[in-house]
Amino acid sequence: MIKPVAPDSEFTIRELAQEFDVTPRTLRFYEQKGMITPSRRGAARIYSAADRARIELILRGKRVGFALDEIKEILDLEAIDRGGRERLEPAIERFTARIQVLEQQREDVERAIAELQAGLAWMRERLEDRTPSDDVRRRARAFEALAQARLDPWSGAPSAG
Amino acid sequence: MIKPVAPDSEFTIRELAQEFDVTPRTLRFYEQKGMITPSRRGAARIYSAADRARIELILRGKRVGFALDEIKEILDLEAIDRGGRERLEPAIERFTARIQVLEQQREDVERAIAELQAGLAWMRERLEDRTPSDDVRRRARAFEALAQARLDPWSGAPSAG
DNA sequence: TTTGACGTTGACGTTCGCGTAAGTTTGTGA
DNA sequence: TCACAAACTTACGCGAACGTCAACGTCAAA
Repeated sequence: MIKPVAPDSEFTIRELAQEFDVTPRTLRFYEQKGMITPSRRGAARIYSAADRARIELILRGKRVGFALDEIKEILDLEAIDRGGRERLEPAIERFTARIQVLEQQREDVERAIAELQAGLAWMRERLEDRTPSDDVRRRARAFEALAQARLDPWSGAPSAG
Repeated sequence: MIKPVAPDSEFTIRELAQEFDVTPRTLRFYEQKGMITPSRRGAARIYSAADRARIELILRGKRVGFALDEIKEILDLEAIDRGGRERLEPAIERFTARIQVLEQQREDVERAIAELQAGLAWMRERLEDRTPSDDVRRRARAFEALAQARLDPWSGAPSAG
């Protein structure tokens, strides 16, 4: 799944920053946190294909809501592995827990997509200056419920009557 | 999709805080940002079923990485709607863009799940003190590549040779 | 009436993920 | 050799999303 580049490729900080749409500062920051360890040519950083793969994973992790420290833990898998069996078990538990969080999140993402699409349909119908169709209304019911939370206090429905 | 509670239900700040596993401070903060407007009994906040639904959406939005201001925009859909056609079109574009981000994210989440599961399988085999099977190795290839990024600098592979 | 749980409003503190100078060093072409 | 861009280190700053007091009000039970 990692983009195919020659395994002996080398990259400058600027190249990778541009490719992944981050600033050089960001990559130095990740290095400072111990998440990547590019080699040096003099003082200048040289990134390998493996460094590049790590950066990909870091950014992917970020997009799904992991904190950098959590991503670091994932990246340090083999460090855990080499650290003896006592560290393996708690790590396994944390990984398992994270997977559950991610599965919850997958559901959240799909709901969010559905909700935004419902809102979108609603807005598009408004744009065409017609009152929303029954079909759109049905799919946008969540939004209507939410809208009421905003409208009711002003339109006066105090004691549930 | 919103949890079924009687539409005339009322909640205290602590009830909802407990239910959603946030602190009361958090709910007051959302209110201060104009995302929820619970009514008052004296000075105390009373949350309606609709308020509760909004809180659900806020937290769901957070879990998928939306900033509070973005969530507020979603919650203010009908405000946008009532604000005239000029505000509708840019809003539609932002919504569309967000949906694309979410779809990207759905892919990221599934990759992350797969990677964590691969890592998990790897660790479990280590636990049983056998060398990972070929099958696990195949699925964990991404991890191996990442591991090399850490190991190579120490094991000495300086000029790509 | 006092206790104690629960609630309120400020206001300042904290963590995360970088941004942004400021000043220095390094490498490359004219 | 000079100039200039690009990279480097150091360090302070910032916005988001709350946490954490402090100081006070309120209401039911003892």
